Amino acid sequence: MTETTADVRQANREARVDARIRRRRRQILAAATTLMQQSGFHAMSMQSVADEAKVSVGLIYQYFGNKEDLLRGVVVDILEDFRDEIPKALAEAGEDPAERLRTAFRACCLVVDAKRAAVNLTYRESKTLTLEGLSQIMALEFETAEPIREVYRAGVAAGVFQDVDARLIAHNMLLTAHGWALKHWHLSRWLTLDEFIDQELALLMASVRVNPPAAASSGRR
Amino acid sequence: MTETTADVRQANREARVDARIRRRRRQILAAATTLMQQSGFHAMSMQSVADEAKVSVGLIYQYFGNKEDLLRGVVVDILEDFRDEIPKALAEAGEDPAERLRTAFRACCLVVDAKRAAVNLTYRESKTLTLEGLSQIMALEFETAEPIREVYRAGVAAGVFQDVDARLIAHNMLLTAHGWALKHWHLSRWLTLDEFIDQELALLMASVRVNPPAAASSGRR
Amino acid sequence: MTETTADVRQANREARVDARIRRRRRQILAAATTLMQQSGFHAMSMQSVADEAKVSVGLIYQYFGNKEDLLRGVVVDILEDFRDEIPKALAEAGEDPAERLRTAFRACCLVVDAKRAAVNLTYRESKTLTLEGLSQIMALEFETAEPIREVYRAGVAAGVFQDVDARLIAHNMLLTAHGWALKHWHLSRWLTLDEFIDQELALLMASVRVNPPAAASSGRR
Amino acid sequence: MTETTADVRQANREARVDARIRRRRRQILAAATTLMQQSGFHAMSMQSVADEAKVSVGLIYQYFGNKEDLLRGVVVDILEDFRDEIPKALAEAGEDPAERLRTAFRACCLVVDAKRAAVNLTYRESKTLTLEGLSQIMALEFETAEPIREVYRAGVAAGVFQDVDARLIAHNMLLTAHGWALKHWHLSRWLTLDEFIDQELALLMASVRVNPPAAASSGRR
DNA sequence: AATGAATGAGACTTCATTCAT
DNA sequence: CATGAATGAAGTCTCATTCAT
Repeated sequence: MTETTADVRQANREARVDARIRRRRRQILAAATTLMQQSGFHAMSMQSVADEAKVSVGLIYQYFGNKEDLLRGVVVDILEDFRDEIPKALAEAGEDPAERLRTAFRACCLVVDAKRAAVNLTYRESKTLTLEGLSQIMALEFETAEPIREVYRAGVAAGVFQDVDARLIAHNMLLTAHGWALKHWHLSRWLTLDEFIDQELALLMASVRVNPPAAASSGRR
Repeated sequence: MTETTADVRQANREARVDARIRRRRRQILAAATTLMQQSGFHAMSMQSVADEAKVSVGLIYQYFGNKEDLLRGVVVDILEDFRDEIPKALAEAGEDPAERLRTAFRACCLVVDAKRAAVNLTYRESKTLTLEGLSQIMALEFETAEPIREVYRAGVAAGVFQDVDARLIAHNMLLTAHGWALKHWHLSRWLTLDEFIDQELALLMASVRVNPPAAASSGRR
Repeated sequence: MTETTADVRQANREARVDARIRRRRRQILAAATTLMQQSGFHAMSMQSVADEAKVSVGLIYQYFGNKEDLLRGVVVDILEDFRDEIPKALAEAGEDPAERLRTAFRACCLVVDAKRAAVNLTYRESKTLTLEGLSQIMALEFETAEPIREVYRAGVAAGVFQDVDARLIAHNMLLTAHGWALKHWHLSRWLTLDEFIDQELALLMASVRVNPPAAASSGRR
Repeated sequence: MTETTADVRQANREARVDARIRRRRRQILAAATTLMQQSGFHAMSMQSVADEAKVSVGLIYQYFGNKEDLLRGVVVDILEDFRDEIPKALAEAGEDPAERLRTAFRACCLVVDAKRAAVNLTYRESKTLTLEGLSQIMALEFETAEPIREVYRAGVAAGVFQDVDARLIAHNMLLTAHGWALKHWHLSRWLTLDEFIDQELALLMASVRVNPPAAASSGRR
């Protein structure tokens, strides 16, 4: 009996400890993300992170070994978000490969638009990381692209898409989506997000569709 | 008469002075470019630039007001290079719009490949600049894209390309070319530069060509 | 009556408490000693002491007011050890003053050799203490030398040793023994501990013996 | 002609530069020595050194790579002083080995007395150095002892001193002299420097002299 | 024109100490 | 009694920038 009680208490405490640890990490990462997006990794001082997160400098070092760890945390966080969004969108898409590809691209663009600063951050600061951090990043980027590659391969198998290397298609789609963040100052002058998505999708679908207007053209006659 | 002689001397001296100034600037910018490409703007110290350029730190401050000026100089230098390469390539291309578009893209990719580090640098460090520097950069990027836009518009006018916004097409082409530098660690694993160019060109042309395929055209006849 | 029972219980509890306190102190001091000998007072963090002693940082502060107290505890511990060793050795020595002096020196050297790191520690860190700690140390050192002084004085009284200030002799003997730790890197290259003791003893005895070669000199004639 | 003038100018400048460098090093080392003697290496902050030396922190780092370099500089400086003093004293001593040995010891003690704080510093902080610094120190200590060893060996060769290992004798003499600094709080309570030297010398000579009181003892009878 | 010695603010990081649990 | 999360002062070191020469 007492053992059970003790166990429960122990479990409770561990749960609370865990919760606090997670809360702290989130709190610090959020602050760091904000500051890095505003002015970059190097312009961000650990003191400013502490202030923004309303904790002490020392505490940051209990959750992140050093400043670079913080950067890695931020970038990984962002990339994990990205990685998870596309499958989520695809889960609600239908079966038609073309429709699924469009859905994937649209999802990408929406996430990019929602986190423009974050996307720019990953391009700016990824090279700041050490080799170890870098490979973690690359692995995450690879994972992110995987669902898109799958969709495309399915389309090729179904005879709907040209037999082009799915890796290249996925790369192009992601880069195009990122472009909305990377060159937002330019694109947003004459395109809304929806227009951007539609027009890019039109080009994309045109480039991968099999026999685009083969039957169509004959049908047109 | 004596005045004329003096004037000539004066002019000579000024020319020499000018030449030296230009030489110094080049010397310093070259050093800064090397170092920034190796390890980024923040990791580069003014002392290291001085050492690399074989001048004193003090001298750098006579040619560039401060460290950020140096960054702007480097980025502008790179972008000017880019801006000049595409017209050069187009000058030797024929008249056929499709051929000209292919030439433009190929030129972009070749330059990007030759200066991968420089391309990455511009993506990494552009945001480090102040507003003033930033708009100079944006103007240069805009100029760079102009010839491509021209080529595309010509193609549209000739009925060879779909009537899509030339600005978007140019943006896509440049971004795709930049992608070769931005994701080189990924792409180069399974593509040579030539394969990359060919495959991207195939997709590009498929997406913009009017009456894409054989059947259609024969059907029209 | 009940009071008596309560008193006994109380006494028992106090004893247990006392035992625990002593155990804790030993535990912590042992950890601190290890770490200080390895890398000095300043390089030792309270956290590392806690880890080594398998307790929490907070607990250390319940047994030692602050880090310097810990240092004092360690140094005092070491010096008390030293102080107790010489009387112990002398207790088993005979009555002959010369023999007793040799025994004392040999004991010193053996202890020094056994605790080389500790000896070095006291020389390194004694000055780190505040005045209060320092005088405690000095008192202990004085006590340590006392038995040697006694032995020497007895020898002088017995007409066996020169009438030199016993304090100086004791100082020399202790310093010589400490020398084995202080310059171990040098001495141990060409001397074993036994050789060191024998040779130093030869010199020592030669310097203090009355009529050293009485017979010898007469023999020479 | 002009070349000569230029050469002279150049040489002058170099000389001035050299002089400044030496002056700066001395200035900084002096400040560091003062502070270290007062309160030890760890208690000394680089800022306090800068303040004491009336220079900026940054400048210290142009003359000494890091704080430890400064420590090494200080300790080496002190030891070099020591190394040079004994030969200087011996140069003016006569030929008699016993007299020379006394002179050497007296010189040691005088230097130690003049630089008590410095001697204590070397004992306290030597272990703080890295291996490289440490071996430099050990080499210097070895050099310091060499003249004493020479004197002793000469005495042994002349049949004046007992045939004891000169290395041990030199070690003992130096350690004894250092003792005046290491235990000054104790010794100075009942001995002046001169008394200390005389009494230690008496013991020393008694321990190494061949046939110490040969004639004396027989004469006494 | 050119040098590079000198400055000093500011960055990252550590760690003794406290206190709520 | 015991824990260890949290604090924040203080330390070392770097580096953009200036200025006397």
